[in-house]
Amino acid sequence: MKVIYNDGKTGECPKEEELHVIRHTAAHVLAQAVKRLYPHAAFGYGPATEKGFYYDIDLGDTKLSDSDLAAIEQEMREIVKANLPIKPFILSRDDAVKLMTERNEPYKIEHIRDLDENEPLSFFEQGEYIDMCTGPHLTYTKTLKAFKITGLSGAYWKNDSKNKMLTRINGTAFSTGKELEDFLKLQEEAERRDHRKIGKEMNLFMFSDEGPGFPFFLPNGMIIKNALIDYWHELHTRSGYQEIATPLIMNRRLWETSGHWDHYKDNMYATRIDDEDYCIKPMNCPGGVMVFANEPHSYRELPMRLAELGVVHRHELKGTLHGLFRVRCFTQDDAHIFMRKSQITEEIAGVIRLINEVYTKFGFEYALELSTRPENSMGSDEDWEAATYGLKHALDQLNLPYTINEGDGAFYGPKIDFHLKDCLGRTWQCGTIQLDFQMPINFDLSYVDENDDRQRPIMIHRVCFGSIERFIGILTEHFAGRFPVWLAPLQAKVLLVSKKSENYAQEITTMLKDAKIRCELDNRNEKIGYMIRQAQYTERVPYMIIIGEKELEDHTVSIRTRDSQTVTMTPEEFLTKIKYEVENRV
RNA sequence: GCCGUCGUGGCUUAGCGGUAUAGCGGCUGAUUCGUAAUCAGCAGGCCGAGGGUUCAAUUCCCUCCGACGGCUCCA
Repeated sequence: MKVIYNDGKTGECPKEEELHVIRHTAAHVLAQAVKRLYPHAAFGYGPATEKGFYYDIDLGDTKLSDSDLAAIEQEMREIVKANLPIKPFILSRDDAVKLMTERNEPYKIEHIRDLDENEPLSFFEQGEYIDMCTGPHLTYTKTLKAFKITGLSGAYWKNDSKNKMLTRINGTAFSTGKELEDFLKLQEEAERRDHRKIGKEMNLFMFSDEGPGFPFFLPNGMIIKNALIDYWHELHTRSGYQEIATPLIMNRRLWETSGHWDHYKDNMYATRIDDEDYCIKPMNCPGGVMVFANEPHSYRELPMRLAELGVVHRHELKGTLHGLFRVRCFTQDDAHIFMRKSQITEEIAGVIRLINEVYTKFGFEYALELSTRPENSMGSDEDWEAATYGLKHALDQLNLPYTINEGDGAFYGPKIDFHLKDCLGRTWQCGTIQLDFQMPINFDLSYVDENDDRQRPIMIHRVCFGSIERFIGILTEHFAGRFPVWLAPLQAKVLLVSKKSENYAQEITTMLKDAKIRCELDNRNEKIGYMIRQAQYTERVPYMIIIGEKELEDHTVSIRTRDSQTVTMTPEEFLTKIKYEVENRV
């Protein structure tokens, strides 16, 4: 693909950069179209992104709505059709400011002032439109073949909520129409898998206006949640964790000691009891710390791994709530590990292995991210350095690749985040491991070492699922509601062809129920196709057991799976198969 | 919290200044019918809440609540 660079030279663009160039050019064409339709528009940033491109625009008092987008897209097509050449030029800083002043582009001027004095200021023009940009770009507008405006939203100038909100127009672009279509199909597939929709269809959970962001688990959802928790208990017992439960509400004093009152107050719910301030816990760590501090400890007890399925409440901004993905109340599969300095690497490695095992179970791939000290944090530089080194060292020892996210750690320590990837290639932050030197200091924790000296333990905070609610949301979308047998709310459904074989169907149902298989009998006077429709596509039952006269005669069962395959076997064979799958969580 | 859109029976939805459609689901009856919808009947809605304009508001205006798409933030 031929592109033009800001020095005026044209050349072949590396394959992996093509999409970026196309989308960047699309952003310019979008801006040009907007400027034609709204001459008073002033432009902020208009970059290419992972999914497409956008342009942030100040439209003054003009309010755009979705219905305006068609006209903008149409104008973009005109610009493409006109096949304008795209030409770069370079200006000195002063001339650049002058040009942008003439063209009423205050945001561009601010942008210029943000740039390094020595940075060359390049511009690209196509027809009457000029934009400051490093390029490269397509050579002619006609080479922009496949694009689409996808939406409209507000966005803060420079992504800072203190700044003015601009209008963001989103779009996407590809090198071919086929790729654009595939992308849109994938979007549709994501919509079909939306856990809010599937959750409603399968009766997994609900929300009420009386508690926005506070999920209700329905009986079916509770089965999934409990199945996950059973699995979690097994893993943690095996891995040397002890389980605790700590109070949901504790005195404000505790939160002042932990640092939450100073660093996390805005997200905390508070209440008054007997004329004193209490807080509803947004995190479980202070509870875990108090359990540790309950009695003196010897170095022989370390590492001490205290696990807690803790229900936390956080006052998230209402605009951020999103199904089970972003709620105000959730269950963390938390654990706090108290240990000696020398145990850091091994403990972190152990946690990583555990989390890896969980994600592998569900077929998720994941990426690791190391987040360092944020601005609003507590503790000494030395401790932060030591903690950050501890995490890095563990990752390096295990030879795991990771990226660094500067300044994104928790207020008490740096963290390793697990970003898992679902079957549609989307990533979700779930597991996290945080190394904390602060909390033990704040609560003056200690243990006695082999020389009878008091030593300060170090803490790990960690979760595997992250939030069980969010994890269930992710599983729902990943499996499109077709949960593996061990998680499925209903594991088998007996579908009766006609009343003639009802006794046999009842017999099969009872056999499965006695074996603790979640099973129901559908003996309604309906056609078999009708019952399959509901069982397979709404309830998403892993196994439909069709019982008619044929099965009664042969003493068999016809097993239909969710991919519409049917096999016949004896009831005993089926029981063995399904029991194996449930017990081994396949 | 901010920008935009939206809010009609369990779900999906039609409609519009004169108190409201239809399908699915539910119930009842008939049908006993082998792998994605058998037929008929019935029930079910203070059209998100409050206020305003009007002879009259589900429909127009305002406020609030909630949802959705983004932004900021995050498990």
